[in-house]
Amino acid sequence: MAVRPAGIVDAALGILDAYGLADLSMRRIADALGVQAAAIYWHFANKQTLLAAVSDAILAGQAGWDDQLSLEVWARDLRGVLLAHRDGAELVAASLAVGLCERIPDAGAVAAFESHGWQPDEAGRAARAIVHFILGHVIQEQTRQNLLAVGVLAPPTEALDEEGFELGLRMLISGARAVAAGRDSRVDGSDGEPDVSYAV
Amino acid sequence: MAVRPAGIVDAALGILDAYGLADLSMRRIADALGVQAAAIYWHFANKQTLLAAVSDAILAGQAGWDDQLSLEVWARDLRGVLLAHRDGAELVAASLAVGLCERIPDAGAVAAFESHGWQPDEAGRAARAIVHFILGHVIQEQTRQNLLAVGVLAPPTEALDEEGFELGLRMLISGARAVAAGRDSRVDGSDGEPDVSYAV
DNA sequence: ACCTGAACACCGTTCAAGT
DNA sequence: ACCTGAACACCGTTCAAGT
Repeated sequence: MAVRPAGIVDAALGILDAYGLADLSMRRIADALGVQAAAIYWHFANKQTLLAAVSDAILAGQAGWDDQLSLEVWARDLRGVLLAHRDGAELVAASLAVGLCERIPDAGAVAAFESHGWQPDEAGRAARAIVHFILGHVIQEQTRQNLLAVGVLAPPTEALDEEGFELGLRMLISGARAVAAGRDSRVDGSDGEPDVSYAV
Repeated sequence: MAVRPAGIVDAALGILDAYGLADLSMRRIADALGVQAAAIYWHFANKQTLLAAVSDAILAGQAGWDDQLSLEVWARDLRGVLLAHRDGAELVAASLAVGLCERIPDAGAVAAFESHGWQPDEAGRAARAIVHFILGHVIQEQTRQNLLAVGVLAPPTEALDEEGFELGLRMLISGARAVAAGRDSRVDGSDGEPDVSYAV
């Protein structure tokens, strides 16, 4: 009968989808399992650690990295994975910030940049920039979904914003190409003038 | 003697800077004012509304938009304003998400894009992409600052990440130029092939 | 090993009643 | 008009004690 960590994570995911992050309390999770809240502390050190495990479960839906994949497909997949669970982006962002996640969503983007010749440091920074955008954008979308569900925001306002996502993505990715091109032209020993001006 | 809304916001900012967002409770704010927690509800409908007012106070430090300003200067100013108060980015992000802020930090960037000929819709989307990146990046920096202060993260890890910020900013801004260039070349009636490929 | 019962120190919010 | 006192319905977490 023993409650297992995986079962606790599943119960938490169920409550998340049904009631949202604000109602995801230790007592509610325990109730869903037919157990006392204190029992969860035998399996998880604290709520943050449990939430990190839930984040990992959400990110487990991410497609594995593949050299064939484009950065855009990878980014759209991450957005989809976050959208698949209510408040998914906010939960993952919080867990990521405190650094308790095992799965790092950046990994695929880092590999993509490195496979195009970026140094590890810069690849990490570029990947994180994209992840920040995706998390922020999806948090906005899911907040709107919640407000629509409660009725404080009324149609025809749409929660999802595909165009906004695609534009931000295009900016980041073609911007990355410009940055790389500027760096290469300098390394190649051209005129020394960067061929990319950063003023908009 | 009456406690005034501005005084409540000031007290909240003081507690935010001294103890962080997690300790910013209605009871603590009331204590700092020598008043009961319930008294605050005469001046603010609820905690969210008060936090939105605090966010507005933080964003009041933003430099006004000026045609002379570059997008980069504007973005660095926003980062500075958020960094000026403990957990400033997280607080502003939360208030912005629920849509209770009076001040919208995007405004300057929207004006910048529009002054370069962008349509209002696209200018808004591009500006929001940049704001999402800035908020996400600064939240990460301030989370690190908190972890360093508590000692769970140890030096030589640095909380601030200027390089990461500058790279992300460069990607977004030169990416915006590329997007605009691609759109113009299409409008101009060139070969119809976009001159910007989106694969990295 | 795994869970309960009960407590501790908090929360946001409401509302009658005071001044 | 503005605030208090007291309550309501919650939190996360700890820990002795049970099985």
